[in-house]
Amino acid sequence: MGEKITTIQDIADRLKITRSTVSRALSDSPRISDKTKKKVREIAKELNYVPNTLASNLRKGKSFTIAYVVPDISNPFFAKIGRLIESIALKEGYFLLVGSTDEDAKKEEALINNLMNRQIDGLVLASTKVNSKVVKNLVDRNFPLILFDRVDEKVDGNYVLVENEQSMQKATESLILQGCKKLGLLSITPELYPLNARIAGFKKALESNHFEINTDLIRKVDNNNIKESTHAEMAYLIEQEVDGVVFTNNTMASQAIWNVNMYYKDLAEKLKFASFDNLELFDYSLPKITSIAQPIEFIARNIAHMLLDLMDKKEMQVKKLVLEPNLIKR
Amino acid sequence: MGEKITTIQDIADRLKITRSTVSRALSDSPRISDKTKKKVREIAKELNYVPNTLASNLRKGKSFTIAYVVPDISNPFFAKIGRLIESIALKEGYFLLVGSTDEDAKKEEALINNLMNRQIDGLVLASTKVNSKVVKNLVDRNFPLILFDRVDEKVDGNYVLVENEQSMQKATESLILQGCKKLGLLSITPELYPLNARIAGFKKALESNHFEINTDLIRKVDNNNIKESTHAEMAYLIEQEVDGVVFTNNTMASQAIWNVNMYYKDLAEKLKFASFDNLELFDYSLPKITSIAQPIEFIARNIAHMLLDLMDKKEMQVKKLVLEPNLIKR
DNA sequence: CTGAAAGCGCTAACAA
DNA sequence: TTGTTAGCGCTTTCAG
Repeated sequence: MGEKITTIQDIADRLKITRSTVSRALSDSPRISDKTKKKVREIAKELNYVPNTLASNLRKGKSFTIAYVVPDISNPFFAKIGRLIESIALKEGYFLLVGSTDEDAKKEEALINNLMNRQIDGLVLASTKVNSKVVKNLVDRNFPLILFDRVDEKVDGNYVLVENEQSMQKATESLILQGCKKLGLLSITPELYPLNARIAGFKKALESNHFEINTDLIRKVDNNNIKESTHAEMAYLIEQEVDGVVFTNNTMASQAIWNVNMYYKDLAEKLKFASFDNLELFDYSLPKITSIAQPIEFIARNIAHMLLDLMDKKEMQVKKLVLEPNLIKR
Repeated sequence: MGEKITTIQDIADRLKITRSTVSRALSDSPRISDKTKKKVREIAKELNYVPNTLASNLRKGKSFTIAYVVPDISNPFFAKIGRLIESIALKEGYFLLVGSTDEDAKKEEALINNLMNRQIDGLVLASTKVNSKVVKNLVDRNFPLILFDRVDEKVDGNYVLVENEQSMQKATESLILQGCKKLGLLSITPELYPLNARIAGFKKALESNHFEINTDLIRKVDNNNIKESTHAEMAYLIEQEVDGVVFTNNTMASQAIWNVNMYYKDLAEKLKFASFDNLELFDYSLPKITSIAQPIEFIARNIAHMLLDLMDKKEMQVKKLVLEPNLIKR
């Protein structure tokens, strides 16, 4: 409670040397004698010295912090990627500050501004709003930024993403090949990239197989209430007697699997699903589900290394990485 | 690139006033005239002023940051809780710094020290090592700290946890009531709390039902390789012809479900499972699984509010909260 | 090898 | 209502 906090000055006083010497000794500068270093370390330990990184960072003009801003950090996809970035970054001395935007552009903007005030050194962002002003501004200022997941290929700036449209087209076609005659689709924020690209892929599959595109079967799920909304929309599609359903991400797909198992058990063998993103449970769950697996580790590693390079200023040239996801037919 | 960073001084110079006035104007101090505030804000915008929170925090002796240190931030349980704490904390102006320890006590210690250097204002910790020196030290110094999940009830300090032993006993007994005659158990780090308490509950259930305790059926899963290890141990238990398996957390349980569905499909209806933690998929997956659901939102809310109170010094008295989990029989 | 001095950008007592 | 002044704790040139 009433403990005095030890500073570098206290150590200096004790040894009758100056702050600068102590500072150098603690950072193991080659210009300091081993004897001094030893003494400094001893006294530091004795006084329970805790370096104040805030002060050091202010002086250095760097916070050794990177921010990870995504719609929802507890979504397995974002959680896994965050975890991997965290561990790579930590090895280089960077900590990860996380922020969830809840798919809310206003919140995202406020969050980013707040983080910039905190002098973050880099930002990894799955933006809710492609081409937002805040992001453009960062790109223009050449701020170390890696976009992912929610990016349009044409966007300025550095990004890592997976191909959306063709993959979804292939996944949908695989349902058609399995004999589906009437397909529905569920998506959150269908107007936003990359969800809209996935929907475009779905439509292309229908077109090239001469299915009629019934927009009534392309359903929007409320992202503030994914669970209930998915169930309502599934009920609707089932009423319309679809024999296959496509989902634009894993959240809705896993909800729908739950839904079918709980309320439409008899349809579990008949319905065919396809979804962007993969989950382990898709290997055995019913309805059978074809999925598009994003190479999570590869994405995370690339994001982390690209960002570290940018912060090191090793690379100032724009880097765009588009990965091919893996179609898992089931 | 070659842009000069605007400071509060630049704004002051422009308006021929002092830094302090600008500082006060920007923080909307009542002692400043509206006219001045307005002008300051205008110039701030014009010069693209970005406040430097690092400097302000240094001055205030507070970082407005709390750390969330857990074994693995991508584990759904920790991810969800982190997400909830993050949003509550943000409302009070605190950001969340995350760190995963990989169940490695050394890593955890280094991480915590590192975070303390960063002048975090509070820490939420699911420690790998109950009663470690670092944690004791924080408790002694009255540092705002909330322990959870990995805590022994007798530990000093503030914590939120769920009852482990009895819950696991009940879950195990429900398998026995369903007719299981030979039960096995899988656990990571079985020597550490709360896993050991869960195992104790398992054993008590056996004892009170006059089952013999065959320690060979209590298997350890390697936490560096949960997937492979779970599969190996499941193979062993199946070879021993168990008719029920108990898991000390959701990671192993979901792996085992996968395993049975992939390799022992014929056993899916016969085997009975029980697990600490609940997952939605348990509602419909096979083998049937009885689970112990932790009240995640309640846990998170309590952690967040307890920590905020501590940081506010509203509460300096030790708070211990033990929650009763919810047994879901299936 | 060590010291002196300046300052990172901001805030807050104390004055006026 | 505004200014003066000091300093948060640390690093780093420039001297010696």
